[in-house]
Amino acid sequence: MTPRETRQNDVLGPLAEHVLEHGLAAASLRPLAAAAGTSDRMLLYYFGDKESLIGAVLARIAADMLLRLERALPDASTRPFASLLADLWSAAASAELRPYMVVWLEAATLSARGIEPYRTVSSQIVQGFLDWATARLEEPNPIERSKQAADLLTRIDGAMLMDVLGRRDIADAAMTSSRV
Amino acid sequence: MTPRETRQNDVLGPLAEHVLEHGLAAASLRPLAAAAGTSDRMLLYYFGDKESLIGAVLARIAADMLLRLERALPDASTRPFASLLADLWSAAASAELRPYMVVWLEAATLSARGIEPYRTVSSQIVQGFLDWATARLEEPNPIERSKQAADLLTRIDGAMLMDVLGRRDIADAAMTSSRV
DNA sequence: CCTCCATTGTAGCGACCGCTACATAACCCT
DNA sequence: AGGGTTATGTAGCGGTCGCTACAATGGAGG
Repeated sequence: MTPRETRQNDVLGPLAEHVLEHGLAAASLRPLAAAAGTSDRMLLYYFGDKESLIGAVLARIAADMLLRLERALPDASTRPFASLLADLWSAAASAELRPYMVVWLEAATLSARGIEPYRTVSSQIVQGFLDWATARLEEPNPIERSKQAADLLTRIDGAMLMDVLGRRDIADAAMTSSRV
Repeated sequence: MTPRETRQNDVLGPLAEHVLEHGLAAASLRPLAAAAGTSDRMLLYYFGDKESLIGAVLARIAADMLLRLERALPDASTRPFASLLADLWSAAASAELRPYMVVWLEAATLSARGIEPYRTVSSQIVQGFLDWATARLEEPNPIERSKQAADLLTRIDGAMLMDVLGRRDIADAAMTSSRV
């Protein structure tokens, strides 16, 4: 590992923390540098430009999120849809994971306009979550299983959107609807 | 109507069009003014400050969206959950309504950080949609009906998020999952 | 006609943005 | 010890942001 890569790693933690707390819209070079105890000049020296920097921070945040998700749902065996959905939702809405979901929503809407690096990172996150969920569903039919994974991702994100709007009541109601 | 209110109305159409095309992140005064054939100076004269301007533009966009939704789903009678969900989704994902949904997602994530006027407008839009859906569901039990409306909103927004990420396949799969 | 006030144009302020030129400091290799 | 590369600080560039001071215009009312 080159020294520059070492410094990148040292600095990524505080950078991710800052983004998780203040969001991507507030992630300009000077505040980020201050949070990491360095200067904008050095951040660009380490990462080349802001696009690469944000890409690295988002990758770190995504990896952290998956790690925390594993820890929150440690059962490695496959499970029925409803059970996985319920536990996934209570994990995603927890104080620990919520900041990650908020940043995820922000990155997703930036990706919607095709802006890099959000576009690339977002599609990797989606695929990662889809694989994660597919591996945990007990449905035997693979086509139906991937449909259930898609349903899971869609409903967690929708519920999360309600939650960040201050309407967790809507998200909870949606989770307990009988869906006739 | 005072002359100033008249000018506000004249200018709101082009402003909304610009926001629908380029998003809220690109909605700074000078480009907005150019799109409306006036100057940043005059936009502030009409609306006071940028917060009020964006609030008015979002209100206009939300009203337009509801209007187009009414036109896309003209059946005024109540309907079962699954039927309303399917038609709502195909309407929301249509070329006509998609730009509105994209702006809606952007406003929602901005609202997540508590920024005005997004916070206020977003909660009005959520409530408006919730009422709209509740009035169209045939479920007799009011508690269950409001749960179904919450489910509807959650799933449409989740599916829309997948769609704007370039993964309409996920959204469509979620809509056709058997949800065991 | 002339005055007053609403409207509009011009110009620019101060702050922040990403990024860079330049000079210095620190370190490695022989 | 000295030379060359690497790392860091200082300062500032050109641009955009929301917003405003100031002056000119124009139309309505006395």
